[in-house]
Amino acid sequence: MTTDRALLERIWAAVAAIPRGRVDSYGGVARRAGLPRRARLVGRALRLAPPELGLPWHRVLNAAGRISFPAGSDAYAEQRRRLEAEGLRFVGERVEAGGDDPVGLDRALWGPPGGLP
DNA sequence: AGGATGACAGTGT
DNA sequence: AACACTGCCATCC
Repeated sequence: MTTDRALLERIWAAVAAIPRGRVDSYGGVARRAGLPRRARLVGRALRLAPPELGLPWHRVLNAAGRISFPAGSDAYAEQRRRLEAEGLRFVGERVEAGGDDPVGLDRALWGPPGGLP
């Protein structure tokens, strides 16, 4: 079964909802899209996302709060550049979103699981 | 056909 | 903190 378009669109919407200057994890996006445990699908969705959508794809990091491209790759550099342009700072390879919580968002913004607008 | 892979995560040790 | 193992599932080889 080729990936259901509706699922991709829900993921794209969840990504589009990440506010400027904030970040979220693949797992977090998946949960907010109503697809717990489908982090991998988020990666696929981003890979398949049409550029015309203008998604803030750079705001999606892995669970460790780090960019999921090989450090040194063009993609890595581009993502990091965009994040820094939004005021985010890096500590080594890890982005720091102010406070302890590297990947701040999640609950603070969307509340407990199941809460899709 | 079947194993490996991948823009990942969660739990256990 | 680091590694191992499992869940996930369309694609790739």
